[in-house]
Amino acid sequence: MELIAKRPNGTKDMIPAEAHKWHTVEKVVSETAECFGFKEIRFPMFEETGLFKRSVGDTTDVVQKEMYTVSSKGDDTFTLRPEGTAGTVRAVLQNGLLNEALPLKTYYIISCFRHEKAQKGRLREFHQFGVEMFGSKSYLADADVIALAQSVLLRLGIENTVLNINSIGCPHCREKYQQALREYFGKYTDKLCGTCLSRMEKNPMRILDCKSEICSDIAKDAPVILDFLCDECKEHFENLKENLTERGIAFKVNPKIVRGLDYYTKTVFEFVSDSIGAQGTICGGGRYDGLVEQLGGQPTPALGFAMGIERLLLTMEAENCEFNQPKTCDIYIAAMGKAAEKKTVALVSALRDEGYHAESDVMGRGLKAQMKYADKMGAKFTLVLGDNELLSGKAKLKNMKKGEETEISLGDKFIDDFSDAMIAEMFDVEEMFKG
RNA sequence: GUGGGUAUAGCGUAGCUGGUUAACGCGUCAGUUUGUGGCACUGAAGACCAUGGGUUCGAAUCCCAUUAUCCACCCCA
Repeated sequence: MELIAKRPNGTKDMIPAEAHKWHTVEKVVSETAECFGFKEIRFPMFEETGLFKRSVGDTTDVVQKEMYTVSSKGDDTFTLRPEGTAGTVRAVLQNGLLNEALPLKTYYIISCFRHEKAQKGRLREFHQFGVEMFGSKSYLADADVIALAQSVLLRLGIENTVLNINSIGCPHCREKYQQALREYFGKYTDKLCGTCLSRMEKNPMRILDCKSEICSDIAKDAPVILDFLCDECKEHFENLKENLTERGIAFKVNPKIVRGLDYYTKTVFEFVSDSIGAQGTICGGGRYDGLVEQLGGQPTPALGFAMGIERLLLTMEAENCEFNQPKTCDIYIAAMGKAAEKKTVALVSALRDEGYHAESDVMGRGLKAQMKYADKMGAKFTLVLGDNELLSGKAKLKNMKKGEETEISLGDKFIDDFSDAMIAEMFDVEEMFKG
């Protein structure tokens, strides 16, 4: 078939047959966040381009080469959000939310856009579940946020992940560290790759992350940030580790993890899965104590994380996690003839008003084909209406799983009778699970 | 942006040492007599074999280009 348009590169359709998977994740994720006291926030899909430049960082890949920037009719340029933190902070400040009781705890489920080359677990339009907490500089906040992330993963049924944590210090210790890095890497200017050379001045920490053989070889013996932390940062990190241990949360200190977004300070962490290919980071986050002030607010410590929903789904599929099953049809009413058709429409309508999932034919099919359809839809009950039923005012309600039929009144008692049948059905399912 | 793999009906595949109407499974639809689904059987619809060039008497099959997609690098969720 020759289509006139195809799905853009790096995007995915969510088809009805997969909706229940997304619903499962969205439900678990938001319920867990609410258990921890986080409330949902929504904000625009696009923002002024400057917001991302200033928060995510001018030198980052995300800003330099991955943003979808569009110009509107005026002179302003807007950018499709590549992540959720910047928009959240902007919205929090613009609505004065930091003037209310602290900590402020928000969560979101959003789509994000980055112009990257697509591969497994990496899309141009992808979805994130993220949380942000404002107002606390305590390690307890870090531990709580990490505990939330872990709790979400466990409730989704994801068990095989590793939690990596690190501290990248505050601006004070970072400056000393970056100086040390420049001195160290300065000895190898003739060997480092081009991108790393350009990183030297602006952000030498990112050289540590370079996967080029030569650079990573040199980076092996580079100074480690943890040796340069100031007393406050060191204490914060030690307290966090202790608190995580007390909570029974296993972690690995990994001095190599350096988040690629400039706003992070002190704690950074990620949960990694090894079952979904190269893009195994399913959750990444950390503290960003300077960002609120940088965007024009009062100095306010803050932190958060984001999870890639597509990556969560990949992991859940890889680990054979269970999804909530979609709701199926409660009752299908098959009609034969014009008179029955009228009655059918009336009954279906009444059932729907009571909240039942009721269906009837819209294809002009014969009885047999209607029954086949009802079966395929997974209808729990069927009811056949013809002249006989209309005359007697009674019909046979068929339980499709068992094949049993019970008589049901088509009069005023219809809804009550059907409710009883549904309750019996539910009760029966429970019995089956017990057995 | 850089590599490598793959492109055949809605989905999954066969056919790929070139040769009549491109096959199979699943799915869809209809039927197997009279008012009842699941099973079985029968039949139907559905593919310009990704696109454009070439080689050849002849190309789904060989060659080149383009595009799409997948995996990996990079980066990140």
